[in-house]
Amino acid sequence: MARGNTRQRIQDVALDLFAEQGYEKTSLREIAERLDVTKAALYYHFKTKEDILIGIFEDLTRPMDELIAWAEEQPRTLETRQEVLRRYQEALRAAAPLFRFMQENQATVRELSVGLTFKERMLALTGLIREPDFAMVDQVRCVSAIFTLHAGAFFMQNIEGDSEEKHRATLEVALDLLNQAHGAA
Amino acid sequence: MARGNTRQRIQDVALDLFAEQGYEKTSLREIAERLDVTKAALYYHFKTKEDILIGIFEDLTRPMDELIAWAEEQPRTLETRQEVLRRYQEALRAAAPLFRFMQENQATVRELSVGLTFKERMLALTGLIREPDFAMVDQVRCVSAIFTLHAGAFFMQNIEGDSEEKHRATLEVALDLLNQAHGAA
Amino acid sequence: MARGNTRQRIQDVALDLFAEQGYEKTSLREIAERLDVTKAALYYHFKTKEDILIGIFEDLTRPMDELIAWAEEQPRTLETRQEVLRRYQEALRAAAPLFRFMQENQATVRELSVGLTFKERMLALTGLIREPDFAMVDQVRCVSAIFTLHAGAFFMQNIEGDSEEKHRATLEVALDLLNQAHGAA
Amino acid sequence: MARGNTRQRIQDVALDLFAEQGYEKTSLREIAERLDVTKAALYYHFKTKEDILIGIFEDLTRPMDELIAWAEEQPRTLETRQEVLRRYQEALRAAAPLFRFMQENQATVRELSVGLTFKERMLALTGLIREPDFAMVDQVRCVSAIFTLHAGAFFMQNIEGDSEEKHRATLEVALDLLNQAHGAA
DNA sequence: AATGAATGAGAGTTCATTCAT
DNA sequence: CATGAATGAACTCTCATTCAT
Repeated sequence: MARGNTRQRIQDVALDLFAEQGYEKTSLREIAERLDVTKAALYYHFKTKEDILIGIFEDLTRPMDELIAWAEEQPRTLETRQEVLRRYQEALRAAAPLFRFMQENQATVRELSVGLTFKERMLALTGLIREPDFAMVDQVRCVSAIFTLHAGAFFMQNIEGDSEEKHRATLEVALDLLNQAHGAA
Repeated sequence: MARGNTRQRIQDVALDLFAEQGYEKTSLREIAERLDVTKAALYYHFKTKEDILIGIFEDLTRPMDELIAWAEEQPRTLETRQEVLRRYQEALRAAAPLFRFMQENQATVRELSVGLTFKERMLALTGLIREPDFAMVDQVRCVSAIFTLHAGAFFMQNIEGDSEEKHRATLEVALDLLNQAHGAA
Repeated sequence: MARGNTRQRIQDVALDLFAEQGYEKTSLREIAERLDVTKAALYYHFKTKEDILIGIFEDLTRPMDELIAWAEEQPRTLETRQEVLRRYQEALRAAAPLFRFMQENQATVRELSVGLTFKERMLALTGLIREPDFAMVDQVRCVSAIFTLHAGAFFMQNIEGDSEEKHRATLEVALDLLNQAHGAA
Repeated sequence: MARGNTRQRIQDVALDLFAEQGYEKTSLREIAERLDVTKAALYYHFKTKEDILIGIFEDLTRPMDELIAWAEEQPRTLETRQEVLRRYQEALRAAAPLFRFMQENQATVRELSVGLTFKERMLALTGLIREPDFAMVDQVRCVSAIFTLHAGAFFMQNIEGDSEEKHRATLEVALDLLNQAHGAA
């Protein structure tokens, strides 16, 4: 019966359901039922269904936006880029459900007025990592480094092995790709 | 007024719209209007909305399933795996809209009785590529090789450069990852 | 593959389904599927769905209508009435599925342009059996005699016992009621 | 604009229409229009169309179920049975529209998950009235007693005469049949 | 801070029916 | 004698949203 945190609880439950079933397939009725309130109560806290999602995004994409903003102010060196990968992996880890949701519901999220889309953020990120005058093969390596982190965050769950070990191995491969790209230059 | 090909036309239009807007957000009314037939006509050709999607899947995932089936009968050698990567890249290219749809609508597709899901196919594929007793870092490399092909197929479109060149570079990086994984053993 | 009897086969299958599920809940698709023809084929033989039902009725209610017509020309004696009960029981037996259908779908049949309704025929029949200047109690007995035959035809199936024996007992009770009504006068 | 009784008003209007036109032929649009609300309003009060019917049944078949329950605890004597007939006639009278609906829509009701069906209740009732080791002719008399009450309730309306008088006469004939069945033993 | 009652729009689906072939 | 393809109207049902209380 904690009070005053209903807004937060709505977002938590909503993200769970959105991630599990998708945004469109999740109805406000469902969210309300899980919270044991009425649908109308949701409208006290959020103006629309989309607003619930926007609220979630704002809380959870901030780390990623901050990372992009930070990187944009750093020198475009290998060291910076290594640090970007490290920080990005942490961001993925911290907001795993949201990232999973964003990846699995791109088609939906694309239409929403939710600021930058997943793809746009990804473009910004890869733009920071890769160097336009690298050979194409090395640009691919840079992009691949990012996707490797994603694979590590979302797909590697399905593969047996210690979670921490997979985490470290993933980062190692990503850094390796980055280093190869830079080494070739 | 071409006749006899309505079924195919429905699938084509549907895939376009599904890919563009997502499965749930695309209504049968929309599909019907674009084809200039009534909703009921769709039901002459498909039993349900889901059936339309299933029809599309059956046509387009066959290459991927055949690839998996083929690979399962080959010796688990580096050469086989290289060939898997090559063929997979071709499959991705041939059924690009569907793969894009699958990736961007995983949340939706997951609930559909559409045979193997995207994830299951991916698991099968990575299962063929990686060797369970490799070091974790090399297993990640194998998985990453597959994801690199995906990145090449879907994400690299957003990066300037000649299409064929990107295609070759993508394959090169993927093969490279595979070779590194095997070289380490 | 008998030919030329398709019309009859449609009626047979339709009556089966109508009796089992009701008229409204039985679709032409269902009828067609059971016959392994297309819906359109039904329209070669019958102008509308209602026409199928009308066709069935015409074939099967004729005995009942003939019985009423016959009785109307007979003297209004006890003997005539006994004979009416006997013949009615035979009619019920001969067209059991139709009568069952009529009883269980009165609400539907009532709206159809199917000549006299079940209720109207029943009224005609009881009008022949009862004498308006009998005491009310004896009029009830006459009506009850008819309903007893119905009970025998439709409800007594659910009670264990030899079918022929139930048949005879039913008639006996009905005749008994009739006799009591007349005896009291 | 009376409020708070919408649920009840829906059931009332629905039963009227169901009885008049049958369950299937009555659309929610019709019910809603007659109440001057939208279709969606019906769904605020009932989960499905069937639920409306179930609600009606629960309210109105309770007397019949209570009667059966009561009778099952009484000694299986003639007196009990006489009382069953008396009470059943009252139950029929109290829930006349529902009983009429049940009789005229058996085909529909049979498929609904509406607890015991009409037929099952009838079987329970006749099971209480008749004695399995009676002669068949006397078992028929017992069943006929029940059907006589039905005839009295639904069919006798069509016959001229004072309503109360018909009511009494109907009960008398039913009791008579019961007594004859027991007297013969 | 939240509810009860309702709405308007639209969804997917089914049906009887038509007609050129 | 029958089919393949299609339609128009209706259906049940769900959803996001509103608002007086």
